[in-house]
Amino acid sequence: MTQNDDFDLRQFLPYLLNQAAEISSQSFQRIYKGRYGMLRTEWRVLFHLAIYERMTAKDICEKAMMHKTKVSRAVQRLEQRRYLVRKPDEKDRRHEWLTLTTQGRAVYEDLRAHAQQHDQILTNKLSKEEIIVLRRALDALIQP
Amino acid sequence: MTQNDDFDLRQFLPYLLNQAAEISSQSFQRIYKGRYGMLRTEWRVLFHLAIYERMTAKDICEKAMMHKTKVSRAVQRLEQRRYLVRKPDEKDRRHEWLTLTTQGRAVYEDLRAHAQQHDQILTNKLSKEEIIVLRRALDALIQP
DNA sequence: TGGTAATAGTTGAAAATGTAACTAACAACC
DNA sequence: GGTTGTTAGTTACATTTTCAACTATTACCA
Repeated sequence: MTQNDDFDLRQFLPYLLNQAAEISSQSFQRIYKGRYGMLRTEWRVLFHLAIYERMTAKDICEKAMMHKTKVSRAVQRLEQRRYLVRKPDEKDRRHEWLTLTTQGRAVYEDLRAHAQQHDQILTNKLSKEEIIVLRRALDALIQP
Repeated sequence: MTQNDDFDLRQFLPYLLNQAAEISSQSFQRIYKGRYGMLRTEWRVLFHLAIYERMTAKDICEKAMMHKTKVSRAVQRLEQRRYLVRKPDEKDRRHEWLTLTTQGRAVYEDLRAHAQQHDQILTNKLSKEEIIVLRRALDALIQP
């Protein structure tokens, strides 16, 4: 098993980004999955609702860049657990406004604390300058 | 839908990394899926075999940080398409040595050209310095 | 040597995701 | 006002992934 080719997989950005993303998510996943049996889609929706207070599923799709079926299913499960409630828009009943319950907000607060702690561990592996450049570079890649 | 909380999701590294990873993989996915009907797991195994010439499934698991069932199934499908062959180790018949066929190597060459082109498009969005720091930072995050 | 443990890899069932077709509500145009 | 088009969100089905149990082979060690 000796390297043979001049192409370096570890320089290929989609590959590198994926590994970094997966590894950096793992320990946080243990938290939300272990404590609340949640999925990645679910904590994302939860966090968005906590941060933006009141959104439709469509809003979440756009902000989180998630497909509407993913959001739809995450909302269903969060509703079942009483972490959020839906309220149809009076003027346009195609829209549903989503807001967290007290319980949902409590779960968020708990997870947020862990997220921040987790982020701290990750950023400790990097210098201040690296962090700034990393965030800027990732943002540039995300922009269309 | 107005921001309410002091926690900034877009600063949370696992989230940011995931979005960057997903978006940056999309256009390459269209290539390997469109031209060869391949999955992410499959091009990864293919690339590893092209680069390292001769590996066992276990080797691939470690290098690519993929679970053994993913690798097992990817190998099965690549074998069905005659992109690789298996040869059991003489001395320890639990191991199987995997190598690409001529056809598999041709597919790799084609995909590699696209990968490099794709990588070029991505890195064009960044300055030289950003690319260097980005790669270094991602490597640091991947290290255990 | 024989019995237990460890390793490489596979398989089956359950869970999650992706895709496309669907419903319900509204808009726009004639 | 009725037809057609659009939009928000859901559902059904196929594809993938995950998890745990499994087979086959080798290693360890009394």
